[in-house]
Parts: sequence; structure tokens; C-alpha cells
Amino acid sequence: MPRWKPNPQARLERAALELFSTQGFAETTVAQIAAHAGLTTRSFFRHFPDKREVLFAAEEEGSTAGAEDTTAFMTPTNLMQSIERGLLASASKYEGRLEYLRTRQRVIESDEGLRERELRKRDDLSTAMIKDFKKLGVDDLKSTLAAKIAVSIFSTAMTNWINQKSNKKLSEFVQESLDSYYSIDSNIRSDAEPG
Amino acid sequence: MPRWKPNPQARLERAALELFSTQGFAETTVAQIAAHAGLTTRSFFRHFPDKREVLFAAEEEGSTAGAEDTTAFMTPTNLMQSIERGLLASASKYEGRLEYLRTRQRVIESDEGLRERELRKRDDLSTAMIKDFKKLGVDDLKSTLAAKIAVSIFSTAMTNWINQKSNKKLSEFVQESLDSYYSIDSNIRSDAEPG
DNA sequence: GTCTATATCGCGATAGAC
DNA sequence: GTCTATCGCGATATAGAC
Repeated sequence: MPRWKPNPQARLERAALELFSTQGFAETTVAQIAAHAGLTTRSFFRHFPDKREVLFAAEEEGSTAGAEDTTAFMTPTNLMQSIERGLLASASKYEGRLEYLRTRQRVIESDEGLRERELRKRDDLSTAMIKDFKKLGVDDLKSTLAAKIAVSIFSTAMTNWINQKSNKKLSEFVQESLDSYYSIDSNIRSDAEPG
Repeated sequence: MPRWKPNPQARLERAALELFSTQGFAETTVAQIAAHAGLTTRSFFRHFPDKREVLFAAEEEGSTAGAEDTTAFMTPTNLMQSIERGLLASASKYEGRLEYLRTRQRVIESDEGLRERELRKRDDLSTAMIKDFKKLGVDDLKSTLAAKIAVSIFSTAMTNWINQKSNKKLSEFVQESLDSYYSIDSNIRSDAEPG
């Protein structure tokens, strides 16, 4: 018999989400989370660098993989089209987890510190994409902007998906965001020069 | 004779930047900052909600005003062109403060927590722009994406300006970023469909 | 202004796993 | 034995309550 139950990490994550969503993030103490998972406060910090991270560590793997999916479709000569295919491919990894993601998102939006952490994760993602773009020979500036745009489009779609009242798939929201993005740019091309 | 020196806020900001840049952010205690400004720890927290904010409160006014500048040039029918004019106008407010901004940025980049706060400020900015875009009749999705793109372009330009070795103006970097942005999109239009 | 909770982290000890 | 995960104890500083 092992001395400890398995998957301390996962147990901490579940305990945390449950407590956060019922009591609130600020009102939940690290000691409480640890106790619910059968561990001590000290052990919590050996698994997660801080209290916020318990909500992000698991999702991070998925999103990093998603970034790779996106760049996997890359053709340096056709940036946006490659991004489009990549984002649609990534979307499929989230379908079917709407309820969990909703609960989690509600918690995140209830606390400024959590929102900040979320933004950093998003930024880390775009940093990873920039690196991949550069590797394909895209210049620095273009890589940077393309990555930020890709992340903006995807996160906007994700937000709308999570807050939807209907029952559409994430991929539909991604497509919708892409279309809207294209329409912004078309303004500068189709409209005539003013004075 | 006033019982206290004037501008406690500004004194705290200066003391903080000096200590952060010499000793490091984590190594600097709120008590030290307050002492350097001739105040108590408690007073520090009356002026700033937390230790990080002392580096952002002052800049925030400027950037919020910058967002308004950007939307001031808005024409709902010509989004990107309006954004372009707005960003170039905002840029002028930063010219001449390069050295200060450089010192500040070095501190921010040395600490994860500060980077997160910076990203949130950026996000707040884009939220403000979204609101203004909507007010002009632009639809929600388009407003969201346009604002994020505008902020991405500007912050990328700002980063490059701060890290430059030459001596160019911020507005030049803004223009460079805009051009690069346009070139991303042109890919999807000028290149032919692949298989 | 004073008081305090609690996040966060360093250290040494311990108990199984291999 | 060595390695790894956990625990217990302690210290400090932020941030909020009173």
C-alpha cells in the first residue's frame, strides 16, 4: 500500500475549483484546499508556485499543444491562412468541456489576480507562437503581430463560446471571429481615401 | 509650514522606482519605499492598492487618454485607417520620456507579477477602446478584435522603441508595426489558394 | 494607526519506493 | 543506500480589518 493517495496534483486542482466556485477565491485558504486534498499547506506549494496557478497548470499543457497545432499548419508564405487552419484544429480540443470551462471561467472572472494570470498565460502562448513563426523564416515583427492576432482571435472566440446561450460549437465561434477580423481589414482596402 | 511634504503619491512612485531598479522588486519592501518617501507602510497602501500598482498608476492616465485619442479619430466606416491616425497621435505623448520608460520597463520585465499587471493594464486599455468603438456603432465582435489589434500594434511598437539601439522616434516604430500588420493580411489576399 | 490573517518559502526530518 | 514526496516548524511581508 502506498503511503499517499495518487495524483496529488489533480486532487488539489479539483479541491481548489470546488472551493473557489462555492466559497469564492479570496475566501478560500490554501490550507483548506490542501486539507480537502488530504495534504498540508506546505505540500500545496511544492506542486504549485502560488494559489492562482492551481487553476492554470492543467489547462496550460492543452493550450501549449494548441499553439503547436497552429504552427504545424504553417506555411511562411501564407500566414493568415495557416493560422486559420491551426485555430480551427485547436478548437476541437475544447469541444465537450464547456461545463467545466464555464465553471472555471466564472471563478477567474471573479478575481483580478486570476484575470491577470490568465492574461499572462495568453501572452506566454503568443510568445511560443512567435518563436515557431520565426523558425519558419517569418521576420520578427511580422511573427510578433501575427501571433498576437491569432491569440486575440482565438481567445475572443473562446469567450463568446463560453458565454453563449445557444449551443454552438467552439469552431463556429472561431470561424465567426476570423470572418470579423477579415472584415476589419477590408475596410482599409475597399473604402476610398478621405481628404 | 505644511505638516507633510507635498505630493506623497509622486514621492512614493519615485522612491519605489529607485529602490526597485537598484535592489530589485522582490527585495524591496513596502516599508522601505514608504520610509524613503517619509511615510508609513499604512500610508503607502492608502495611495496604492498594492505594491505593484506604484509602477502603473501614473502611466495609466496617459494610456487611457491615449485610447481616447485613438477613438477620437474614429470613423465607423474606416476602422483601420482611424486606428492608424489615433495610434500615431498617441505616440507623440511618449516621445522624450525614453530614459524613464526604459528604467521602468527593465524593472517590470524582471518580475512575473509586474509583467502580469502590465498585461492587465493593456487589457483594460483595450476594454476602454472596445466601448468607444461600440458607441460609434461598430458591432461587438469587430470592436473587440479591432481594439485588441490596435493595442497589439501599439505595444509592439513601444517595446521595439524601448529596446532600440538606434535613436528613432516612437512614431516611426508605430508606422513600422502598422506596415508589418498590413503585410500579414495581404498574404491571405494576394497569395493563391493552395490545394 | 495598530493588529492580524495568510500567502509564501527555507530547512531539516521522515517514510516508503527502487 | 539513494531518491523522492511529504510533513512540521518557523519566518517574513503583503494586504486588509478594526
